Amino acid sequence: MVVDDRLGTTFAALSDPTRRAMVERLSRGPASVHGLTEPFALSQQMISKHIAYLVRARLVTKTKRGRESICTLRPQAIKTVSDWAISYRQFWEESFDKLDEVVKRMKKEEVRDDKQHGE
Amino acid sequence: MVVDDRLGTTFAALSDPTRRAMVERLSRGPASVHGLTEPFALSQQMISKHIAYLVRARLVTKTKRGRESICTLRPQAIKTVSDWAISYRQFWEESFDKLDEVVKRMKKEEVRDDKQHGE
DNA sequence: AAAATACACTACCATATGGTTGTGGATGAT
DNA sequence: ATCATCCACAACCATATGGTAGTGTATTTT
Repeated sequence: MVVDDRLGTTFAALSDPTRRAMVERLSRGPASVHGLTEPFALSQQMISKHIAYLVRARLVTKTKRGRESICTLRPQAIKTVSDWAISYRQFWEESFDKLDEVVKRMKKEEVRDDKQHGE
Repeated sequence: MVVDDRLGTTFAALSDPTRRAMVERLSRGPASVHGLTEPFALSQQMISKHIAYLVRARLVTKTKRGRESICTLRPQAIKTVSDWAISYRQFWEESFDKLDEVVKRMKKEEVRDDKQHGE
């Protein structure tokens, strides 16, 4: 990554299925590193690494509580992704509209064909 | 990437600023490889590589037309990203609501403090 | 105090990716 | 026919990342 490409860092963090699963897990409430390790059949070190990526992408915050580190999902970062995608909404809706038009035109052609068959 | 992690491939493709810029460019209409090379001060080979990633992520389709390759943005893939993010909408809205509550509570405290000051 | 738990840090390896350079193959223009 | 244009393919390098193994440290439990 060039220099502080925030959105890029976020997308990179979300490109891994383990990390997306972690995000899903954390969307249902905070969890300790240990808690995040259990469901994944991965080493604690690897989980810590993945968490580090999520933290770097500002998708997660980590706070010490005794000997545990509690991970919390940050809503803002995910909203950023949503906002990015939604900025193309007009594009894809136009595209789908055009597709609809094509479909409608094809149906008209069919109707015409039917009429021709009928006449 | 493990095996055919489609959403992961999409996120990975979008993690690069050059590729996101290409997506932005293509959202305003199809373009040739040459057309995509011009604005980016990158070698044609590199642009072709980037396009290959976008194609692999099904974000772009490429069709030969004479000696040119025309690249077209596919709306579906971007909608997939949007759908993923929106599936967490409830999470972040709840979070922001909680934040609102905290803010409101703090304001109430302030009011109480004011009263105490007043009495 | 001793043992167990939760986590971090380091070193190491294989692979994917960003990027360059060089080249070759079609297609279009002259 | 020749030359320029558009693009793909291959080799190469540096770095980031996924993953493992080993160890150290602080906190809890006993």
